[in-house]
Amino acid sequence: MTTRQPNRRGQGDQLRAELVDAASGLLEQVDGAEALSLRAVARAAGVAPQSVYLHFADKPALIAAVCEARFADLHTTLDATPSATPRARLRAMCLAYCDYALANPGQYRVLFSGPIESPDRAQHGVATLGLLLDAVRACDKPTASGGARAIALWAALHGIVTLRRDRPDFPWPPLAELIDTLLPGTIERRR
Amino acid sequence: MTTRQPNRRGQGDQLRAELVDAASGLLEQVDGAEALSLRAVARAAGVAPQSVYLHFADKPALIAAVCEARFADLHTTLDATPSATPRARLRAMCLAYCDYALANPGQYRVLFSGPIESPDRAQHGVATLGLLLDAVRACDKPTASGGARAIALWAALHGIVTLRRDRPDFPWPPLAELIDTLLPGTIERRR
DNA sequence: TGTACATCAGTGAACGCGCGTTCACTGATGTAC
DNA sequence: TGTACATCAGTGAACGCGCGTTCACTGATGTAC
Repeated sequence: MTTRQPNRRGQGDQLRAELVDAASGLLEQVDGAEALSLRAVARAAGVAPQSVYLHFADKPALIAAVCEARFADLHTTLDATPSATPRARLRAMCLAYCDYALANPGQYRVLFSGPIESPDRAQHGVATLGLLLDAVRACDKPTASGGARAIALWAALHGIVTLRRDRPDFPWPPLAELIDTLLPGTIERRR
Repeated sequence: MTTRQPNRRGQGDQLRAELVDAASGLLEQVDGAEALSLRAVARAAGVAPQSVYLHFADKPALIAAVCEARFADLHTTLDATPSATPRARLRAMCLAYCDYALANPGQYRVLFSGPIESPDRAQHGVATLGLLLDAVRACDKPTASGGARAIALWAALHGIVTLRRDRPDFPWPPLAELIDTLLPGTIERRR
């Protein structure tokens, strides 16, 4: 579509990054990775469909690369959350998680809703959850393990952002109110 | 595929129900309504592709009919929840909601994850949420409104069932543990 | 300095596929007279 | 009681489309000698 000069010799890998970017962008205009076509990605990058195969074995491999890049983003964002107190950090992390997901709904979908194409991707998901788990643990007495509570929190955040994404016409209360309703159960032992 | 006799005169509507059933079944083998093909539904019903058009204007109309039927199921299931005490009823309703979603993951997806094809469908969703809202209110002091808390609960349940569906290899704690972690915040005023 | 050659980044053209949808048709069944 | 006809439930065949993927090719750029 766009006219495009071939990269200089040795700079061939640049197209790889451009394809990952193009795919990430298109994921915001389409319902899930299955609905994203490799040909559309090539068009968006200004390149012939076959050129995708210079850098990716097939369509799942391209999607996997997108996931890797986007997981890295999310991880960095969560890790950068400020930390006045453990509870403030946990709450800020929840908000950051939701903000990321709501700002990049199509990309978030491919991270946590689509089928898993590679073991790497499962790994990334677990690592991201690890950040949340540590933040929950930091609020507990040293003996508490917090595993199930962190998972419950993760699932709750996931539900909030996916429902908001998929049912935008619903009269949603403010994000912080939802989080503050659900958060307390996850940082104290249940009565 | 299946050999099939034409319905008797006057019984033409039977095919409509068979198509809705076939589509519902196929939704369990496919990733979302967009990935379900009208031709596959016709094949499963043992009928030519064009026969679908005897009962539905197009593919979205078929999906809308599936939603209507499945929303009715879910509503009935939730409404039939036993009610020893308000809190017991709320908890049982949460479990019933999750059980339904986990038993029929593909159909649940089309109710709450896909794009909305008809205003009817939004209506159904709101009605189902109404059951949950009433159950939350029944646990409160008479003055409390409970709207945002019921929505938070709904979102949390949604997150639990969709993540479990989409990441089945993750080491999930028992469903009841997740629910019991998140439920308390929704039935008491926050500290 | 000149030139033959290897390599790199990418394209032209085509493949077979399943899809949603449309048009014209069929054959059995009930109904009017 | 017989028969012409309307209606009903469905099909045969085809349309144009975008898709993932493959094969053979091109033209510019750097390198060896």
